[in-house]
Amino acid sequence: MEFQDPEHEALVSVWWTGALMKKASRRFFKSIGTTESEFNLLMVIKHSAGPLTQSAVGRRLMVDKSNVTGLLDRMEASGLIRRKRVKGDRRSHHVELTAEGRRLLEREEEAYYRVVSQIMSGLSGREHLRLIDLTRKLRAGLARM
Amino acid sequence: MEFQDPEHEALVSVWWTGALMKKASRRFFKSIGTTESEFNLLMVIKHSAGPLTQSAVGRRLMVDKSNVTGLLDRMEASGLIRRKRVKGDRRSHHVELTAEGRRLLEREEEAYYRVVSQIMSGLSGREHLRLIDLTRKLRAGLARM
DNA sequence: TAAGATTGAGCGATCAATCTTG
DNA sequence: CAAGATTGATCGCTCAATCTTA
Repeated sequence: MEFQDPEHEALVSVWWTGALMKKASRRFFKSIGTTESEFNLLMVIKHSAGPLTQSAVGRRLMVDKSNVTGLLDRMEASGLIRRKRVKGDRRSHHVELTAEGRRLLEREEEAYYRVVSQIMSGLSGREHLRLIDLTRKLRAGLARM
Repeated sequence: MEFQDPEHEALVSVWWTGALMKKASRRFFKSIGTTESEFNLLMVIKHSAGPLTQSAVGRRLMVDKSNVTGLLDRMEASGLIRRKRVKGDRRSHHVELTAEGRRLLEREEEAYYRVVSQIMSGLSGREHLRLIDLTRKLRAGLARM
């Protein structure tokens, strides 16, 4: 294949791949009865060393804290997480998984890793590493803006 | 660097790169007074061989046609595009650039290609080609879902 | 029936503004 | 004043439903 502007072509290619991943993830998570945001939030809570405040969750997910509020409202209503007052700082809430949230996440993780494997199986181990390296460089370029 | 699950790591890396590109593009387009969606729409119209209906625009941008309606409403209000009845099919509208839309896009394209260069300049020509190839394979994996 | 376009509900994201607490 | 959390406005996206025309 020939490209007259590989620089631009590469950026567009990553762009559309990201967009397609977004669409695919929406469909996938819908098929298992959840959303990407809920799954990511459960993952962040579960795999955190210590308890996280809402703001901290937002920083990990790289979204505004205002975004976390509504998400937690819905998830608290479905019994997946719980807000807990923080002793010593009455402004803050820690976010905790409920037993149900933890149980649900474990089932979801199985399906998740299966589909990740399916998606990535067309690339070799070496190619996985290359992709990690190249996207890291691209992120460095983004940071340079 | 060491990864215990390069397959997953690679997918996550592309994922976050896409998310960061989205954020960066929002900031960039805001700084030049527009949005990613408006820019992409203008680009699609300008670089199309023939006139496009609203549905066709949606397909090119890979978004639902319902999404195009509101976008065109706003852009028509700002005088950038124009809806034109299609002769012979009273259901359809063609989307055309106004002189103002065309003028605006030309200025935006300059800034756009400058920033693309800036972002991608940390990668070599060979790496650009590799990135194109690897993301193509990843998209094939997504299609396999 | 089907295709082009629109509308409305819901989720997700940003930003600005506000309230409470530090 | 600053930081944690919430609210409201706006935009983008999806999906389902509807209207008109083919």
